[in-house]
Amino acid sequence: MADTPKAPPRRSTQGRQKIEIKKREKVDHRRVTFSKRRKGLFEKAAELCVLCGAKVAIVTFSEGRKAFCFGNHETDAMLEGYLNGRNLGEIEPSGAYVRALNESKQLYLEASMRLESERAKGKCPVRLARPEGFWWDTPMDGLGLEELEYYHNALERMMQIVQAKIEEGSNTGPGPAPGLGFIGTAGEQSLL
Amino acid sequence: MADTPKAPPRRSTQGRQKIEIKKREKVDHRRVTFSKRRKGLFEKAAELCVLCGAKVAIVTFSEGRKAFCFGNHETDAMLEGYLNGRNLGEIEPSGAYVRALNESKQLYLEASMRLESERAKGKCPVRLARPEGFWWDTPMDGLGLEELEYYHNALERMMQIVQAKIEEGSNTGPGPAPGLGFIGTAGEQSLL
DNA sequence: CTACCTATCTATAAGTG
DNA sequence: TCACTTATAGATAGGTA
Repeated sequence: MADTPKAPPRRSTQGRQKIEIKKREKVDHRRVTFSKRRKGLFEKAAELCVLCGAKVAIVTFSEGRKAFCFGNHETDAMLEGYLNGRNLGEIEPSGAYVRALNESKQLYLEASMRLESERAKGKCPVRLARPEGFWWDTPMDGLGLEELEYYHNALERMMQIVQAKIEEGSNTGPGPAPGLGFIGTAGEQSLL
Repeated sequence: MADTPKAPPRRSTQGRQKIEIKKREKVDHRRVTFSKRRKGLFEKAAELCVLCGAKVAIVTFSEGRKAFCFGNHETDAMLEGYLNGRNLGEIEPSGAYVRALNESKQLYLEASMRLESERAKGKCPVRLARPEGFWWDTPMDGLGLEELEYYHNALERMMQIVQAKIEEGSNTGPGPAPGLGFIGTAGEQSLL
């Protein structure tokens, strides 16, 4: 059918389009998609943590060599525990500080959602800043080799978890790992 | 409106329900949700990898202390590069083996989707087995030390292979990497 | 735990600022 | 780069097997 003589109801957008799951041709599209989907991925991960009491750690590297990490203190605590050769069978919440973290987690999400609905009504000029060390979502500039190394060390320790689990029950654990403060030190460099 | 005297169109389900993002009360729900959402998370991650040429690594620990990992060869290769203090500026695809991996990635996803649509039509009795070493999505049962060892060994072996490839540099050329089938060997242990 | 089904809920591709 | 909008594609809660 040809277009009608009447006003073509030119929609402001065509809405979400279906795309093939293959590398996006245009660099620009790749970047936008990475941005959006990384955000979505981290949010899903956050929900998974809260809904199921799970621990999740994610590291992504964009094509542009920027790294982003997701995790929470629980994860860090867990890693730290392994690192120090303790709590090898202790992934479950193991203390007051963990409980406290669970609470902030909950509070963060609640606040986040409250904020969102407020903003939807155009009432809230404020924006949620960095959730005070709860989620890490820290871009690491590819030029900062030290940070990358730091990151890599963190990941490597994660692999040690597997090793630790294997040795679990008969071993006090390997060396203490210095500086497990992990990523979020100064953070906040503007990337790209 | 009350139901009509006619046949109540008793819907088989109520469809997706909205849930609050807070820890699910019932253990059972937590487990089911973890299962479903972890799967969803990994799928999103896979799509992010393919669409944007990104590298993603995820580690999750369920409440029940089972760990699941997600990653791809590119990620590992990248990490391996850092590990050895080389390729520090070389996150970009750096050789034939990376290209080959990108291709298998693409092929896997295509096959996966093809399969899915076939299954949707009830025509395909086959099921995609372990994707032949591309994605690792291997649960590590805390009780199955052997499996843990197997997993760990596979990871280690894989890293060695990648390392070898990196060192080879210009050696064998674009041939299909011989050892790159890392995990998929026996795999498939029934978990839980 | 896994897979499937359905009805919904949610994420997101494009476009715009 | 991020934020907002719209229309639609995709994810998933609850239920069943």
